[in-house]
Amino acid sequence: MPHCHTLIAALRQQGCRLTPQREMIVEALAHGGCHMTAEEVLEIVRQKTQAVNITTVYRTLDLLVERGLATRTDLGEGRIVYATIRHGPHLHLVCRCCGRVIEADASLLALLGETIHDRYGFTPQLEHIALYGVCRECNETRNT
Amino acid sequence: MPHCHTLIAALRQQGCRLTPQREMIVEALAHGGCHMTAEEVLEIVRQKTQAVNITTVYRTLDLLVERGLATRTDLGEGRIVYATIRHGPHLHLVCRCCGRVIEADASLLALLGETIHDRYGFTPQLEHIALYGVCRECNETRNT
DNA sequence: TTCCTTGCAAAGGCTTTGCACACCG
DNA sequence: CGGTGTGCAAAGCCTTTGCAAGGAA
Repeated sequence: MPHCHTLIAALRQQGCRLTPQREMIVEALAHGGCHMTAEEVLEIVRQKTQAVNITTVYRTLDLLVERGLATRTDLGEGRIVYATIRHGPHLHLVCRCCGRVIEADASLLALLGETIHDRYGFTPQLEHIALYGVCRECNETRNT
Repeated sequence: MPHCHTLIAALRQQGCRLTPQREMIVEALAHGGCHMTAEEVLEIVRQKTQAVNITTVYRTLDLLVERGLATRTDLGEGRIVYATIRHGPHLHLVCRCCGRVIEADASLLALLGETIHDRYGFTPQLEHIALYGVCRECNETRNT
């Protein structure tokens, strides 16, 4: 897991203390997919030890986001997900039917971002956004 | 306020009972902008009477959404906003700095929607979506 | 030793639910 | 009158905060 070592080194460089909890949380996040909730991170860590509290998970994830090492995306409907920066920009396609999350290429948004900037003077943060809709499978099920 | 009469008529047609509370809530939503929280709807209704409860506002707004007369958009960060269907499709540009919400033309998204559909088989619901970023004013303030 | 981190419990904010009473149709 | 709608209070859910104890450096 070379990536999580990078993150841990970065934390140390920034003057943050390294604790077993932080290491495990970073490792869990680095192992996981592109969108993990705090609860999911905790579950993975709990496979190793019970000695981590959900509060610490939240605090560590926030720390990573503050330090620019992770991103936080609000998928709406109470779902807040985190990912390490290694998981580059992407677009979350969230199915309202089955809850599945598809990761799409964020470059699809580049043109949109420019247009919005030109027209409204608004600079959208398009690194990790979520769009709701219905996935292929659910669409097919519906029409059956 | 012809629009709220249409909505009220539609509710009645669908077999819903008309109460003073429902009428006032519908009227408030129709008067308001394109993104009102339940709390904001309540405030407007309260200018007329104290005899409405936030619970009823939530229930009525949910009713309108169920019946297809209003939309519900989760702007993230706990902000859920409602609008009547008369407020056609639009894009919410939410400033992370000042919280301001700019309404943009939803047609900007049409091409994106098609591309996503073709490439991922995912049908995005682009009627009322939210994008986060920084507005022109906050950008200028930052650079001063 | 210093003071950053952690865990626990409790608070917070927003939304939903249970239940008895009210009132529309 | 029957059954839907309302208000109140309380519960739920996820996240944050306060505070004392623990442990990294």
